[in-house]
Amino acid sequence: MSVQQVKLTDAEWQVMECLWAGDPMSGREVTQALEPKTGWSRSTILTLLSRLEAKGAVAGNSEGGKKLFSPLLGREDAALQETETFLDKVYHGSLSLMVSALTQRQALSPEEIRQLHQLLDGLEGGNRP
Amino acid sequence: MSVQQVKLTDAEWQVMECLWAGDPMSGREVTQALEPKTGWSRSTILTLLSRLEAKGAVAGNSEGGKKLFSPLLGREDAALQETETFLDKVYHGSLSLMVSALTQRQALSPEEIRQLHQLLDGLEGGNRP
DNA sequence: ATGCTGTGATTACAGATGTAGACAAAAAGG
DNA sequence: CCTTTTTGTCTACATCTGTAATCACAGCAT
Repeated sequence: MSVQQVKLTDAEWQVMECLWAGDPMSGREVTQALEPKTGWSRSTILTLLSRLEAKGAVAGNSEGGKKLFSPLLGREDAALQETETFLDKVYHGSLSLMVSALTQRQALSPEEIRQLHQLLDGLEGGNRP
Repeated sequence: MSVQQVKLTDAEWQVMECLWAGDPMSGREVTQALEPKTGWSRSTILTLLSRLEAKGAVAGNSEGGKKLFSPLLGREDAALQETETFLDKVYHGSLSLMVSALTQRQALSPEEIRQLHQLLDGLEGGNRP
C-alpha cells in the first residue's frame, strides 16, 4: 500500500524531485543538483533530507561512512495524493470541473487539448473489451 | 487585472469559500456557516478574516457599526492561480500529464471520463469556425 | 445611567516551514 | 600520523499557520 499520507512541503518536494530523478544520491549530489534552481545551502538540503527521512518519505543508507538517500515514497504516489487533495479543495474533487474552469479561461493551449483528446480516446479503446 | 498573487492557506480557503457562496457576510455569519464543517471558534474566523483583509483578498465594510466582509479575490481567479501552481509543481505544468497519471491509477470514475469527453467535444465544436 | 450582549481588534502561542550556522566524526591527502 | 576536506547531526531562528482567549466598545434592555 506504499507510504501513507505523507505531506510534502514545497521545499521538500523539490528535494524529492531530485531523488526521483537519480535514485540513490548523497547529500552533496542533491545539493549540487538543486544549487542552480534554488541556491540553497548544503545545510538546508541536509535538513530537508532529515525531515523527509523522519516522515518516512526517503530512506538513508549509511553503509561505509557515506550516506545515500533514496525515495521510499514513489513519485506516482506522491503526485496522486497531492492531486486528490488539490482537486478536493479547489474543485470539490471533480476533474471535469477543473478542466472546465481552465477552458473557460482559455488557459489551455490547443496542443494540450489535442493531447487530452488523444488520451481519452485511447482510454475508451482500452476499456472496451 | 484582479488581485495579484495572493496565496491562500487551507484554512483561509474555507473562509473564502464561504464568502464566495453568500457575498457580504458578517463575521458571525461566516462563523455559523463554518461551524458544522470546522468547529472553529468565532475568534479563529475573525483572525482568518483579518489576515485575508491584510492580504487584500477580502474587503471589510464597517458601515454603521457592524462590519461586512466581501471577497475581493474572485473564486475563478483564486482557483486558476492555485491550479497553475499545482500543475507546475506536480506535473510540470501539463494538464494531460495529470490526467494521464489519474487514468493510469484508475482514479477516474467512468462518469468523470464521460463528462470530460463531453467537455472536450463541446470545445471542439466551439473552436471550429 | 447601567449593566448585559454581540462584535471586531489585539494578543498569544504551539507547531510547521524555510533557511542556515556550528560542531563532530570520518575520509582523504601527504 | 596529522592536517585538510567532506559530510552528517544538532541547534537556531524568523516567519507562517492554525487556533483561540481576552479586551474593548457599541447598542439594547432595564
